[in-house]
Amino acid sequence: MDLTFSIDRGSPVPLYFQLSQQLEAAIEHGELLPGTLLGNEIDLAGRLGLSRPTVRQAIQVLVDKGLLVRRRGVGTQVVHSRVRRPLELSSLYDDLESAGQRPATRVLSIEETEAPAEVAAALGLAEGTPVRRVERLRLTHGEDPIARLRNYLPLDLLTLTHADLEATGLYRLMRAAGTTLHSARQSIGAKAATATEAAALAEEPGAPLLTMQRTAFDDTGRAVEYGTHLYRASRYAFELQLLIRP
Amino acid sequence: MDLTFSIDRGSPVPLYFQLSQQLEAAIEHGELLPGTLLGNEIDLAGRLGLSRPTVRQAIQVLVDKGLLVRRRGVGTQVVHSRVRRPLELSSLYDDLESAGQRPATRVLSIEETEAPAEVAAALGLAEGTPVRRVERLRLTHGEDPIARLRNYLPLDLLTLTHADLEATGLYRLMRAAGTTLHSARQSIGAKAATATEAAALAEEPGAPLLTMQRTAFDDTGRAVEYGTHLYRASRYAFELQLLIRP
DNA sequence: GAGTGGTCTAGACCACAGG
DNA sequence: CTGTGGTCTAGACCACTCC
Repeated sequence: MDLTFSIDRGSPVPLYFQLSQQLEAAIEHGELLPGTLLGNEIDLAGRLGLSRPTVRQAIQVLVDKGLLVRRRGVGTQVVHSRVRRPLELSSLYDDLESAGQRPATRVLSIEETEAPAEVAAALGLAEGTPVRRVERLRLTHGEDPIARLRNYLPLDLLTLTHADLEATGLYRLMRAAGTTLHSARQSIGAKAATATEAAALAEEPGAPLLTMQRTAFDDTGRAVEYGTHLYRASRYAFELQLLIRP
Repeated sequence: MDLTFSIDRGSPVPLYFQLSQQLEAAIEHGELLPGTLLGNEIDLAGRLGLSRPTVRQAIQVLVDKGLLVRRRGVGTQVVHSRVRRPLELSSLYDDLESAGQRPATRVLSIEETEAPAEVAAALGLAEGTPVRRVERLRLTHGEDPIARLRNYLPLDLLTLTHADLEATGLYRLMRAAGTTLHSARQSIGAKAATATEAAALAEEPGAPLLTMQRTAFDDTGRAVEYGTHLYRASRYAFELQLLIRP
C-alpha cells in the first residue's frame, strides 16, 4: 500500500468521490491486486488529511460496487478478480441508451394510440388513454436485425421524432426532457417466432426468440415507459451482474 | 407525519436499522402514502433523540431499496407505489435457495468429473480439474417439469447428498458449509430444445427454452459455483428489478 | 430568503477476529 | 491482548429548490 492518492479540496467534486474514483482506478489498473488489504481506515484518513467518515464513505461506494469487501477485525480487501466491469444494466442501457453508435436503429413507426390493457396496467393509466407507441428495429451495422423494440410512453413526457430516435436513443431523449430514470422492472422469457415476427427479424417461423417486458420508473416512482421487445436468440443474450444482500 | 417510531437503545440492533425497519414497515402498511414528505432530517433526529447522521443512514437504506427518494431543497419522499417487493434475485434465490417448498426438486445425479473448458474458465480452474457436477429437475408439485439445473462446484467446498439437495436447496447448503455468496454474474438467452432436452422437460423438440448460465462468487471474489440451466419458456420467466445509478 | 439534503469534521465506544 | 471495521454523536458549511 504505497500508492499515493491526491485529494483536491478546491475541486467541486466531493472528497469521498475523488478518493473512491482513485481507488477504483488503482484496482482496475492492477495497482491494487486482488486480496490486498487496504490498511486501516484511520491511518488512511490521517495520511490523506481526511476524516474517517469521509474515507468510509469512499470505501462504501466500492463495497457497493462489489470491488471491495470489509471484514470486521481483519480489514478491507480487494475482491478476487473477475467481478469486474459489471456490464451493469446491459439490457437497459443497451436498449435505451445506445447513442446511435454500434448497433444501428431503424425507426419503424411513431404513433399515438389508445393504451391496451397490458400497457395501461403497466403505466398506471386507464385503459384506452392515449399514449405514444414507438417501434424500432435494432441492427448490426445496418445489416442483420437483432431486435424489435416496441415502447409505450405517456404523451406529456416528451415529443419524439424519427431523426432524434435514430441518432440519439430513447434514454438520452428522456433524460434531456428532464426525466431521470430511477428503477425498472423486467421480465425475461422466450417464445417461438410467429410468421410475422420471423419476417421482421429474418428468422424462420418457430425460431426461438427472447422476450423482454420492462416498465421504467422515474425519481418519484411514476411509470414513464413500458417496453415489450423481441430479440433473436441466435444473436443476443442478456448479461447481468447482481450483488447478494446478506 | 404523526407516526411514532420507538428506538430502543438497549437493543443490540443498530439504531439506524431499527429506524429503517420501522420506516419500511410504515410504507409497506400504507401508513406512509406515496408522495408523502418525510419531514426534514434534523427535526426527525431531534424527535427521535438521534443524531442526524444516524437518521441519514436509516433513510439511505430505504433509498438504496428504492422506497424513498431524496431531493435537495425539497425533502425525502415516499416513492410512488409499484416499485415494491422487488422479487429481488428471483432467479438466483429461486434456483439456489428453494427450501423444498413450492417447486419440488428431483436430484438426477451427483458426480465427480473433470471440468470441461467452459466450466474451468468460469470457476478459474485448470481444464480437467476434478469438480462436482449436480443435475436436478425442478417440478411443479411433483407434476410438470419446469427446469433442468446443472451445477458445477469445486470439490473442497462442501459434500452433497441426494437427500440434502431434495430437502434444502443448494444455496442453504453452501451457506451452512460456511460459504457466503456475495455476487453473481448471469447470462440469459434462449434456444430451441434438442430431442434429449425436450424429452427431459416434456416438451416437443424445437420448443423454445430459456437458458441461463451463472457464476456465483463468495466474499473474497472466489468463484464457488457455475450453473448452466434450461427452463421451459412456456412455464417460466425471469423477473428482475434494477436500480439505475445516475 | 428560508428550508432542504449533501458533505465534512473530530472525536467516541463497541463488536468481532486474530494471535 | 491488539487491531480492525461498525456504530454513533454534535456540531459545521455548502448547494440547491422554491417562494
